[in-house]
Amino acid sequence: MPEGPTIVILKEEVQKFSGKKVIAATGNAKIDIDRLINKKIINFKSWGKHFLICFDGFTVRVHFLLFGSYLIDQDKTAQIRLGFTFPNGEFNLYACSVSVLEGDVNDHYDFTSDVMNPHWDPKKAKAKLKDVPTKMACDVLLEQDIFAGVGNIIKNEVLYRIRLHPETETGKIPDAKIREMITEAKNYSFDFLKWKKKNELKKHWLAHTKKTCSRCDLPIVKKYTGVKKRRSFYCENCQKLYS
DNA sequence: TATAATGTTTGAAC
DNA sequence: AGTTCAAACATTAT
Repeated sequence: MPEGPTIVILKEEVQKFSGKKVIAATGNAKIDIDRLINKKIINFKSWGKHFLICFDGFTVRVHFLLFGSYLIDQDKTAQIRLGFTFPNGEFNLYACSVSVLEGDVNDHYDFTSDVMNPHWDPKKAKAKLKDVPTKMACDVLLEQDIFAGVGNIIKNEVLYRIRLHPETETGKIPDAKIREMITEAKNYSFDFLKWKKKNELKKHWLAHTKKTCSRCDLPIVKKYTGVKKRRSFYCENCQKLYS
């Protein structure tokens, strides 16, 4: 379900509930659901893969993990984790992680580390990468403190685009290539957003789940790499391992 | 049908 | 004390 761009799409889809009062709220989320009733939603925000439902004085944080889903003006035969009824429709969340953040949401997040956010700051990302020279490229791209919103698909596509081997240690990567990594983390995320909206995300994958390299026609390697052990798809011929 | 997958947190074990 | 690891959560396409 997730990766940052998908949460941005969700945020757009629920805009009609922004400013609306919660008439009823249900679900099996382990939060005080009753406190949401009769309260107005100030707005919806996102930080990386976190979906944020902002009320006056607190925020409901939703994380979809791997299998979470949502429906607008529909329900399905699954337990509702958190469901809202508004004067103009309903919004149901399933199989997600739900928690409450007290106070101002801006005190909980640094929006400059979210690749999808207008305040995204590539310079900060560069500084953070300097601090983790022994971590592999495949791991640092998934670090939400550095690249909030980047998931495994984006990771694989970014590394393929910039021709960088997933197992390269960050400290060994030339400066220009580091800059490319940071630039493409954002660029591909916005391509992801554009293609996902058109329902043609998979069509554009060049590495993720692919069998052969579109550049050299040699096999794409599938390997669980790094400390995080997420699957990487890469071309050993085209993606350079700096050492 | 069994498996693996766009993810993260927690707590035990080393 | 730091790291490593499995477990837990729960859905769906292949």
